[in-house]
Amino acid sequence: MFLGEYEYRLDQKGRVAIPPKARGDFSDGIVVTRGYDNCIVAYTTTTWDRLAEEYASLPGTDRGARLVNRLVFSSAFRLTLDRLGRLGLPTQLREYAQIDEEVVVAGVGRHLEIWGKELWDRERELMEEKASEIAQGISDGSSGK
Amino acid sequence: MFLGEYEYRLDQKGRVAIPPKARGDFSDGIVVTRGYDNCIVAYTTTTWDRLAEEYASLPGTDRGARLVNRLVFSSAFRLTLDRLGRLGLPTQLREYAQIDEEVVVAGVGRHLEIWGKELWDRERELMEEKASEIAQGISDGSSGK
DNA sequence: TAAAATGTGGGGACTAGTGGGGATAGGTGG
DNA sequence: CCACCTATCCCCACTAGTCCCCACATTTTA
Repeated sequence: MFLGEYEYRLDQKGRVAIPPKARGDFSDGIVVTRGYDNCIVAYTTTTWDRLAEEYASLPGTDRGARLVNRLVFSSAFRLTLDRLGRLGLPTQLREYAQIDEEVVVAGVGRHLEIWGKELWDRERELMEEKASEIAQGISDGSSGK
Repeated sequence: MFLGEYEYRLDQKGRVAIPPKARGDFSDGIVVTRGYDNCIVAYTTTTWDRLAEEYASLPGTDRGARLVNRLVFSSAFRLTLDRLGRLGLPTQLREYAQIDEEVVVAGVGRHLEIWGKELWDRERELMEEKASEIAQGISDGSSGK
């Protein structure tokens, strides 16, 4: 499970570090693609394969399904981390996420998200505004132990 | 079940002691995250896993669900206690809880809470003021849950 | 009172973050 | 078709922060 929030700096060659704890999960590759809300999403290869299967199984006769398929697969890149645990971001994705220099890498359970800092800060404000109403739907792990 | 209130001092390296009685529960890790009212919450790994499951099952197509997931998972850190039962607090959480040097660790049933002392004292005043009226809304354990 | 355990501080090894150099493959223009 | 340029990739180096270990002194417990 991916957790935590990490700030990094994109170097002059467009590379970003991946949090050390997460590197092991990407030892056999990493799949990055466009996520919702102008962020970049990174999956492990196994998670990606499962997702890809789901998408691919959508009916090709459906216009919406075709659109989703094109978007998902055409903007996905299967990459590897370099020996120091860094990832070279494809230009398309960097532009999509409006990443300049300051980068935030966030663990979101099943996947990682890569954000430009400005957008992340804005997103975090939204989170905090929503926090109270969000809270009401969630119990305190009270179902047992 | 976590009980009691303990005062500790954050050392120069940002570490805080965990009450000895609670250490056994965290032998296989501890998950700390942002709590309400500017405190830090610490869960056992099993309690956290149960919580995380609830969140992770929310639909990724819903904007609100995405906000929730980002807040919950990106604020959480899975850590371990060092051999002396101390915990290194991530900088983001320390700032969020406004922890300078004096720290209060409080047992709150299923989880621990970590507070900066100033905020804790203020919170305690509130507790005492509100205690009587709050109490009236709660029956004497007869309501289950 | 003696012994064990706990809170606090510090030192050293290691890892991680960042920057840069050189080789190579691909794309472009002549 | 060739030459040049560019972008990418792989390598290494330096610095700073982090983690782990140990030591001491005070407190708690038997």
